[in-house]
Amino acid sequence: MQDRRRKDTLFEAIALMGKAFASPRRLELLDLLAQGPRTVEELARASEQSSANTSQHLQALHAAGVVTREREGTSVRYALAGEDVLALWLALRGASAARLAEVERAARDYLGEPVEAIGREELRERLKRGDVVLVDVRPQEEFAAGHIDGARSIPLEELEQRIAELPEDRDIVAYCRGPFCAYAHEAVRELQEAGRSALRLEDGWPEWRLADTAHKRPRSRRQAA
Amino acid sequence: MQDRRRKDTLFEAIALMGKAFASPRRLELLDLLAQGPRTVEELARASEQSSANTSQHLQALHAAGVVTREREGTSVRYALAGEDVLALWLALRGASAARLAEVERAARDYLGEPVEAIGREELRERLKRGDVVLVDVRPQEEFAAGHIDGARSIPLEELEQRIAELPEDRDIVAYCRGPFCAYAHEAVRELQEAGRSALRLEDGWPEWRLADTAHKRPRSRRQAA
DNA sequence: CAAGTTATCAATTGTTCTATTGAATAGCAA
DNA sequence: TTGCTATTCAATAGAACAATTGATAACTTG
Repeated sequence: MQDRRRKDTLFEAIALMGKAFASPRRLELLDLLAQGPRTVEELARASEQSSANTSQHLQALHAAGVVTREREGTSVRYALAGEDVLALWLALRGASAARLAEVERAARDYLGEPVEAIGREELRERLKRGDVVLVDVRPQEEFAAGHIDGARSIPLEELEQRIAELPEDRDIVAYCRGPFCAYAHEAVRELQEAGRSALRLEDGWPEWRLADTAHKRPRSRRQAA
Repeated sequence: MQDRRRKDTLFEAIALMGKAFASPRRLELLDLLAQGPRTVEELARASEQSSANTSQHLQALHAAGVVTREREGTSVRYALAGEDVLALWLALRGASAARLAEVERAARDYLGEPVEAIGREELRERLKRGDVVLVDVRPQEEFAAGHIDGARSIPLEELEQRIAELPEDRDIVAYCRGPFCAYAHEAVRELQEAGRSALRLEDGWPEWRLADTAHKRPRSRRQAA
């Protein structure tokens, strides 16, 4: 049957992209790229693997169409290929967290005791009411590259010394790179230890940005072609 | 470093689900399940592979948390585990179609010459105006299991004989299982050959249903936990 | 031009995944 | 019980993949 072979080819082609999401190392690279463009070396350092290895995985991701690359002087800067890819990665991460006990266990193991969290919508409302102070606890460069409107930057490392900068009469909401990033968890614990009322944003900066742009042009649902 | 090992475990856990999407056969099964629950045998027949093979892939999908199974008399009925999984599959399919030339080529090869299509929103408006007649060209059972409000069922096989049932003064929109399903394409060609003004819905039933339920409760974006 | 980065290539080894086959199990019907 | 059917298990061989290492290419800077 001719049709069968053609259908097979079609699914094989889709699986090319699926395979990109089948390796833990590549997922970690994607997660890093969800924060913004990065060079090979930055990615290698952040994921604690050889740059040869990093480069190979990045090439696999490139072949699968999920990242773009761009020469920049002596280095090469990789980035997610588009918002649809970001949405895809977030959907995978979300579904796996919702359906796989392994993910929940591993997340708890890595992040420690769960801390209280609030969702995007609730934060948006409370920000409008001026009800909370929002703190971005990522490294400064990442804040500079983009952050939630109305947030102030206090990198986790400096939090202990700068805790006095924060008002005592309002709830403090900390956020970082995403639900599986340890910074906000750590920040909330530190703040609570210092007697402040603190909680973390459920998501991080990439999720916020995606929801924001999706909100601004609700026409284009990010689905099938 | 302790943290490194924990982070690795976390990404390994997420990759468990990623691997589910790395095999063409499994993707085909997912695509079939996107239409609705099916038994092993039905799936084996539809995907033209041995039921032993089908069963093994289904078990892999089950282990990855993307499908549920349920004993039903002498057979076992599998289904997608939830709307988030459906959304994930559609996102992958969409992104791969948008970014991989291979997919586009394979799709064109399988579906033949592209036929004119309209999007969900436009169809919704034209349906409201009573401007078009909407035809579901899937097999009758699938129509019975669920269809777009206002559609009439004319399985592709019967279309040629029943073409007179369709009004001549309005555009005819055909839809089927999705953008990569050949039925609607074929139907439009047949209708045009008969002198009618016909086009196809860009997506199919699963996409419509998902958009519908997402529309009804826009609060719950289907993302990360 | 020479030295020093940064990224990629190539070859290797060990592991994991896939499809196939034939046998085994579980439920149903006579 | 004895078939009968639908599904799953188990074992295999072959293919694809991952991490490692050392070498290479491209580009920058002195």
